[in-house]
Amino acid sequence: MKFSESLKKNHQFQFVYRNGNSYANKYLVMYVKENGTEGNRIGISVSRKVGNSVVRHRVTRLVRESYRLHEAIFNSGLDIVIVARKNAASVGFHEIESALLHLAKLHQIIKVYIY
RNA sequence: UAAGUAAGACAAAUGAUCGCGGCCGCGGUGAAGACCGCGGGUGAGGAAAGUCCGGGCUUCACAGGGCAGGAUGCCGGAUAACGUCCGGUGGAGGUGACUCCAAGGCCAGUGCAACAGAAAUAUACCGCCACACAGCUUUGGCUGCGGUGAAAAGUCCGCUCUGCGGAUUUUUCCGAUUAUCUGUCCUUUGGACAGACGAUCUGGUAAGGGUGGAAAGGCAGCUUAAGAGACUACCGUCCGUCCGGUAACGGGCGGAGCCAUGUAAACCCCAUCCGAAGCAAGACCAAACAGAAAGCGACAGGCUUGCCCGGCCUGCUUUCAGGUGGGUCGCUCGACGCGGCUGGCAACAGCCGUGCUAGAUAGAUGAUCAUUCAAGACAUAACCCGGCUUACCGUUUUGCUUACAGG
Repeated sequence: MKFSESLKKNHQFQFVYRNGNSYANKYLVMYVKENGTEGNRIGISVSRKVGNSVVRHRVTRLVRESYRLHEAIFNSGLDIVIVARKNAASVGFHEIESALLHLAKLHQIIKVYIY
């Protein structure tokens, strides 16, 4: 991804959980915290409650792909943690994509194009 | 053709666009580690799963001995090894192809066996039979039953103990049944009802008996009062011997009338095998750093496989404070895949040719669109192999079996 890295360490996740703002909908939970750098850092968390290994990998990929395709319209300088909920295991790409954009809109971190 | 059985193969496909991890090449930036761009090629499974066995590899430990502990369990072979595989033996199931088996030892010892049943490792409760006795008799014989009954007395047991409850024995009473007799009724053999009278001891037996997983080999005969391996034939069991087989075992012959249930996935006995921990193993490089206090102490402490003997080492432990948690290797060429030949019934082994087929490190395979169909199940490598077990939408190949039809 051109502008983004991923969150790797557990303490980075914990920092965002404690200090960031969160919104949730049916499929996802999103935590956002400014990190004071140029780019965004994104972390995706899928617990074992969601499903077995195959299901968790698929959900992770769907979320990452959704972010990647809309990376350009996100604001910069943010740590974003996206947690998948149990319902996310049974839906396709378009539902995940719209859920991600919905949460981003609630956080007001995407550029809204007025045309 | 249908049903079945055994052994395999595949695990949606194709195209376009966007995107990701290694690798190779070229180019650029930079002192370097590296980073960026372009191109090429490559990128999960039959179970990658469960982590249940076995091995390689690594580190630690290891003179040695003993005791524990664990695993396996018909025989032979294969293998690096196995609890796996192959071939056989025995047993069970199936018409069959074929499948299944925790398949050593209860004649070492100990334990357990609910319920049912008269009786559970040994039993006479019923039944059958005999002698005697009693009753009746047509002089042939027939019958001799036993109740969650009542009362009294005795014995034993339990409890909330000067009583209550339970079990059992004896006596008396009551009742039912049966044989005989008498009376009445019904059409007869005969039956129904009412009344009268009488009514047990001893021994033999293991053939039969609603149980049970199991009842002292099975079945038939002979014998007998009734019966019984008491005796006999066949089958089974055990012992001996001969033959075949490497062996498990099989077959023949002879002998023993057969002292005795099941359970060893109960303890246990016997035989064989087993050092521990695991790639977060471990090796190297770089960076950073700071110690302090208390306690124990050579009759101590630590390491030695779980314990002991024995052996080795000399400081050790706790608390508080602080630093690093970055990179490289291990990491994929291997008991490897494919094809052929040879040996072997086979598992497998040897030789020749050929191929290189993920290597991430928070973790890469995805998304969108279109088309097709049988409409897509289970399930994501994490050091590597050999197995086992479990999950699974389906498609398909070959051999064989049974049934039907045709030739």
